[in-house]
Parts: sequence; structure tokens; C-alpha cells
Amino acid sequence: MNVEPQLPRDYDSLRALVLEQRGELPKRLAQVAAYALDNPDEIAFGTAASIAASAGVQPSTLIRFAQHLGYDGFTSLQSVFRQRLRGRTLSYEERLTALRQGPHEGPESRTVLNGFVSASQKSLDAILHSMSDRLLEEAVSVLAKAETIYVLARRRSYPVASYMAYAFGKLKIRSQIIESAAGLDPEILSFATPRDAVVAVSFSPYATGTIDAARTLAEQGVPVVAITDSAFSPLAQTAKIWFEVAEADCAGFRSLSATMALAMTLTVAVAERRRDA
Amino acid sequence: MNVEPQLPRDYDSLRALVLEQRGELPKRLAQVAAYALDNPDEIAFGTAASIAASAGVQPSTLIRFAQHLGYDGFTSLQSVFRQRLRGRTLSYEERLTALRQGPHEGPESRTVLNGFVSASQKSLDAILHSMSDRLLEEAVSVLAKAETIYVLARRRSYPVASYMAYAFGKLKIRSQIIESAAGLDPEILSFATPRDAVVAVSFSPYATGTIDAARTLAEQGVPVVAITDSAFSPLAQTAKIWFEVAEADCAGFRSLSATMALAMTLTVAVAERRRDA
DNA sequence: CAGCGAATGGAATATATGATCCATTTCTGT
DNA sequence: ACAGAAATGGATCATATATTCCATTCGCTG
Repeated sequence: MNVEPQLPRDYDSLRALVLEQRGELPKRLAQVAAYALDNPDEIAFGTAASIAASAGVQPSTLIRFAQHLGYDGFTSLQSVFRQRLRGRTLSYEERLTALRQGPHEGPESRTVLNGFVSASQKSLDAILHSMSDRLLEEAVSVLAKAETIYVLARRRSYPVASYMAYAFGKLKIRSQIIESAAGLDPEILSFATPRDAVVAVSFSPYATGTIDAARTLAEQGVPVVAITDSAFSPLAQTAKIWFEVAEADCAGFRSLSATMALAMTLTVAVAERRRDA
Repeated sequence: MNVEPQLPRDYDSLRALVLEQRGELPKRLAQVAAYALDNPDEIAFGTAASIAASAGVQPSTLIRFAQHLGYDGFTSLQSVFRQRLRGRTLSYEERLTALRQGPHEGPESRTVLNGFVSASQKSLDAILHSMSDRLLEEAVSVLAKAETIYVLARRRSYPVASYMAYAFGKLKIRSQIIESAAGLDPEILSFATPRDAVVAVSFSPYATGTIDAARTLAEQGVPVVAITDSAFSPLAQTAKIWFEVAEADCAGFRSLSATMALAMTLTVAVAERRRDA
């Protein structure tokens, strides 16, 4: 009797093998398979007991999984996950510095990815250092008091607004996203009162719809919290509180990372403020 | 008498400490020190016995070496060598601790911001290291050939899709976002042919609308490029090409940074590919 | 619904592994 | 060269860990 003709000795083959068997794996074994591919580092370093606990199975299931694949035990399987990590650190450090330095070898698409990642990281660093605690607290206070939070954004800023609206919904905070360029919006906006609040997001070139709506609402006495990119933004003039977020860009498209982080911070902080109150 | 004030928790500090003490180390301990810095991978994965044999010393010498540096045993020392191999884990761990140093100074909202920023940075690091050049190139090729690119996403993934659609528009690439849960979508989808392509974005818990639509399109022969969070995602099964993006989360909401970066990379790279062609 | 085989949980077990201890050797200073 | 201290080798011990085994549950088929 001979062993499985080619038992994976490297991580990529193992991964392929697992993916191939995925469909016909018993429930718990599939659970282990998913955990293993999602957390390869844990497999490499953990003990059978700790991994089992973390994956929500029994240690014996890990051994069965390894044997099912053809290994003679968990240890043999683990060695594959360890092999993957060997001699990897250099390339990691190299890549980080290479990334900061600029484009290098690899296909063009890789260069683009590096560009977007580094633009995002730059933006995140920037907001971390430039954000004022006082401003953040004030904005949270204003939004936490609002009956309904209107979220105002168009075009490039729209993704931010839609994620905020999604999160507000999950957190059971009443909110209303204003999206269509025309349509029902004017009527919806006329319902807003000073006991509500607005989050307006707009970057240069500022969408007139957002600007006009924000101004109208401000004139109705509704407090406006703005996220924009410059002190000279028209939003900064009408808003009660405004944040300046400097987003780095890549190939003409700005990262939204910092804006997203700020938007989600406001969302979650408002939820926590209300829960504490 | 108190312990060494700052025992190295990361490899670089440990390395510096060893280098500093190198001159005044006893013979066998110096031998271990040299071996450890030359073969860090061995220390990370080997057992005390195997390392000792390989370094030409007794196992007990390894324990003495660790204790001499201030650790309470070989295991503690080894964990430093293991941390080093957890590629991105270390670098984001550094940032996390840096961010966690000041959660008490500053208001709660500041803590939330730190959380979202560090989740984003972690995700960005992760995608940088896990992304395969080959996969990226293949996806770009598929999308560059498409007559119309359909973008499929719901709920949490929707912000990503909307930014992609915005960027495609700016770049004069014909695209169609599929948003409504019902409505016209089935009819729009029936127009898709194998000469088009689909970008589908979905994370656990997977929106059935996205999954079903992706499957239908795949069965029509339309190539599907998927962005999802696990090899076991239903999208991974139907897609021609799929990306696994691990997003860290904060307070239950995942960062979208890495997904955004990937989505924009695909968008811009497709535009460049078409321009070059 | 009954019966069978596969799959699973969990305790028991054999073993591998890190840590301790002491006798011996090797340095160091006088 | 000699005492004393530091360092080292190697056996012993306690424990952590992977593995095995069996009773129970689950899922399927006749």
C-alpha cells in the first residue's frame, strides 16, 4: 500500500487541495478547512488545543482533518503552514520600503495597487495626527442629540454616505440618506427641524446639490456637520462644525480611507454616546 | 530588585539587545546568540532539543540564554522569534500598541477613531502582502476585454460598488451598477453576454441577491470577477477569478479600505490596459 | 421509521518538550 | 598555582501536547 501520490509539501498546493475537496467535506472538517485558510498564521504557531478552541471544534477534529487529507497527523500538516512562513520576513520588510520608494518590478496593475494602498495609508496617518479631539466631541454631541440624522453626499462622496447610512441602520439610529439629484429630496428636506442634524460630505469640485441642500438646511436652523477638504470649501462656511480631511490620491482618484474612518467614527461614537446616556 | 525594565517584545529590539551584550557573553551563550541571529527561523519553529543540537550546545544552555536576557524561559524568548514571522501582524501590532498608548488620554470618540484607523491600516497591510500579481493581471485582462462591466453589490459592499461605478464613469468605461433588490435588474442582467464581465462584491453574511445574480450570470457564460472574504464564500465557487480580502473590523464594522483599494486598482488598471492597447 | 454507517465529542493516554538540578569543568584574580 | 566563582554538561522531572479510543449523535437509505 502506498501513500497519496502527491501529498502537498508547500502551502499553495495544500490550499488547492483543500479548495478542491471543499464541497465533499463533512461539516466540522469543512469548518476547520475554512478556519485554516483564513488564519494560516494561527495554524502555524498555535497548539492543537488553542487552534481547536479558536476554530470552535475539538482538538481531535484537527487530527482527523489532517489525516483526511492524507497526512499522518496534525504535526505534519502544521509543518506545511510553518514552511510557508520561513524566510518570509525579509521580503516583507523589503516590500514595505519598496512600496514607499515607488514603482518597481511586477506588473503595472501591481504598481497601481501599491499606489492606492500607500495613498490610503498616507491619508490615515494624516487624519490620525491632525484630528482635534474637541472638534470630534462637539460633532458627536450634536449628532447624538438629533432625532433624525440626514446624510448628504453625491458623486465621489456618495460611497461614504451609503456606508454611514448602512451603519446607522444596523445601530438603530434613525437616519435618512439624501441621494437623488432631484426627485423627492426638496420635500424630505423641508421636514428637517433644528432638533435634527445633517452630515454633509463633499470634496472639490463640490457638488452643487450637496452645497445648496446644506445651506438650505442651515438656514432652517438644522445643525450641519460637514466633512470636506479645505477651509475654503463652501461647506465650511455654512456648517456649524466642519472637518478638514486631506486625502492623498492615486491616478487622479482620491483615497476614501480617512473619510471613511472619520464617518464611521462619528457613527459608532454617536451610538455609544446614546447608549451611555 | 526589579526585572529588566523593558524586555524586548519585538525582534528588532531583541536583536539590538543581543548585539549590545555580545562582547561580555560567556562562550556557549555567545555561541547561542550568534546562532539565533543567524538562524531566526530555526529558533521560531524548532524545539529546544533540535535547536540545541543544531547550534552545538545543550538544551539547558538555551534556557540559560533566555534567562540571561531577562526572559523567564526559552518559550518566552521563542515567542519573540515567532511574532517576527507573523508578517503583517507585527507591523500592525506595533501601530496598535502605539495607538493604544493613549486611549485614556482623550475622549471616547478619539478611541473609536484610533480603532477605525488601525483596522484600516491592518487591512491595507494584509492586502499588500496577500495579493497575487498573477491574479490581479488575470482580472484586469478579463475586465479590459469586456464591452460592459456590470458591478454587483449590496448592503455593506455597496459603497465599494458605487465608487467603482463613479470611477468607471470618469474613465469613460461603460459600466452598469446593479443596485436595487428587485426592479429592473433581472431584465438588465439578461442582456449580459460572454463578451461582457461582472465584478461582484460580497462579504459574510452574503447577500443572496448578489450571490444569485453572480451565479446566473456565470451560467450565462459571463466571466465573473469576485471580491469576497473567504475561500469558502459562495462567490468563490462561481467566479472565474476571485480575490480574498481580509478586512479588520472595529466595533463590529469592517474597514472597507483594502476592498476599496483593490476595487480602485482594478478600475484604474483596466483603464490603463485599454489605453495601452 | 428503523437500522446502519459515518461523523463527532470528550476523556484517557503515551509521548515529546521545556525546565530544573547538581556534579564537573573552566575561567578569574591573587 | 590556588581558591573561589562562574559556566557548562547531562541526567531527571513536571508538564504540555498530540494522539487514540470509545460512547454518542447525526444523517442517510431501504
